[in-house]
Amino acid sequence: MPTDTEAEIRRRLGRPAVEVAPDVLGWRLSHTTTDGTVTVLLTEVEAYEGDADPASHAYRGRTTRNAVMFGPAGHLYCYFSYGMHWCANLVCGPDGLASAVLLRAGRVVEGVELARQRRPGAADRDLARGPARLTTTLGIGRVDNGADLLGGRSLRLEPAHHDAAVSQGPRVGVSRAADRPWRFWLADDRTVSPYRRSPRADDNELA
DNA sequence: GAGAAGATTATCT
DNA sequence: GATAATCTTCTCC
Repeated sequence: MPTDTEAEIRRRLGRPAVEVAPDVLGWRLSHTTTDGTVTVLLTEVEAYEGDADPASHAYRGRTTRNAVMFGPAGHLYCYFSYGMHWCANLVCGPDGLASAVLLRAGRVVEGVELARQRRPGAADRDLARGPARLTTTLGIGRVDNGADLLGGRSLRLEPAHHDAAVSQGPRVGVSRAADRPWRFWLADDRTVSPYRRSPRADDNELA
């Protein structure tokens, strides 16, 4: 396969999240710090389609928190959740549209030793099995919000080919639009997180 | 300015 | 399966 240019990658990411999400499965995300480098192969993602998606942070318009989602594709949107967790999104779609792909799980393919230090006691398959676990393993946090994943220094996203089948299903933990099948994962991969429906989902389906 | 909810995880029964 | 931990952000009064 020919090497993808940065412009080509940005073009692929400039499409709607629902199209980008299955496309980026198998891609590699690396984070280099003074401690070293950890690389994860993405095995599970979810699409969030901006102001057309009641489950998206951007549903009610642009705010200080979600501003990065409205920016150009190829950047990282990090948000703090449940008072203790950081979750990472790959911003996609055209500039001005708040589309993003939540990185839900991955398999550590480089820097396993450093990953184990960051998640003491966790089994290798659990190192990045879940959105908050993935950011912990990669060492991603507040300072990485808005980082450029293609031209940046510490964070780098690289396309990669894979032969696995892709499965599709409803998103995890969302209380609105809970049945939209916008979650994608590599079939039979043991690093994919277990599905849990939000306890509030049914309340909102009735509303 | 107060209150509620949340794209979660670890831990306990 | 149920629940605590923990705090930022947004909504409404």
